[in-house]
Amino acid sequence: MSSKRSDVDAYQLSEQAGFNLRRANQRHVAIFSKLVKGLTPTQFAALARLNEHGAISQNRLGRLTAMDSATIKGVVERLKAKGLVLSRSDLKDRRMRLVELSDKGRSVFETELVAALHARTETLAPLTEEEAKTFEALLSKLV
Amino acid sequence: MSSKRSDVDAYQLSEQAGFNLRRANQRHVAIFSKLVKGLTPTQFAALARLNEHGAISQNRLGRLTAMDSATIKGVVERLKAKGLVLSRSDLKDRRMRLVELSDKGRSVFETELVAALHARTETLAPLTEEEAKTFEALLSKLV
DNA sequence: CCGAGATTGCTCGTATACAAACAGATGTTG
DNA sequence: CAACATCTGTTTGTATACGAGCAATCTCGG
Repeated sequence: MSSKRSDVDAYQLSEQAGFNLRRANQRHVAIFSKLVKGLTPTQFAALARLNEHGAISQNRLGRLTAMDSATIKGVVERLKAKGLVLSRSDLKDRRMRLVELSDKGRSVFETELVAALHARTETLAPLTEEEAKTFEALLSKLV
Repeated sequence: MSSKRSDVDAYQLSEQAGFNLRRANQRHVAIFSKLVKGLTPTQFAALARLNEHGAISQNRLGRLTAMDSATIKGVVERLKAKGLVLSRSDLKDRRMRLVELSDKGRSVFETELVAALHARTETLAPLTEEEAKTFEALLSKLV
């Protein structure tokens, strides 16, 4: 199933939604890293979910933050190393590893929240208020 | 610089543009991987740029595909291993490593182009034609 | 109660992604 | 032309991201 010459020549990577999705994400990560010191976007996402849900299993935290079990394991490991989360095994279900915010983790989350919101603002800065609203609405349909 | 309690409680990760940008990108990568066999989105992007530009230096290819020199090195390495690109050193500038499509690389690119376009379509499928146009236009301002 | 199936978390392997430090080649400029 | 800056590609280390395969545990139907 090959393509016509004209298709091949007309294909412009820069116009591809997938490529631009990747670049927009790269840009957001860069902005976030600049504004939020000491936490990656994924680590911050994990703290946010723990703040929302309290003590939950590691895999559930992974699902809530869109990370598979292998990825969330590493994230939790690094958050534990920073003293931002605690984990303990569940007495009812001995498979489970309950994860929750430490006092320090809660404090760091609350402190960095402002910077995280600034990161969102700066990421969307090339758009007008109206456009940003539209963009976020459409984006939420693509997740 | 901490946050008010109300801010902390009101923060909803799922509504954050950055988080959704990451998830939308994950979804696109998954769709692309399902439809385009044997090539990652980044590998395909590199082939597309080489198809557009002919023989170019490895770092320049990296800039055209939004990868730093460490990342593009690995991508080119794997494309070489698959026999899709060739690389040789430039005689004029002995620092440079010129990279170009092999015949097989060009053929694979042309073959997979259709699937890549389908991936874009499926990624944007939750949107109407009109919304997709709007989304792509706004997205292109955020790269 | 028992065995099939599901779930939890782990490990390994591969592929981006990027910061930082490096050596070698090229360029620029006083 | 020599000093310096810049650019090339490489390497190392860290952090997602995910497929695949694994053992331990739980659930549920019979």
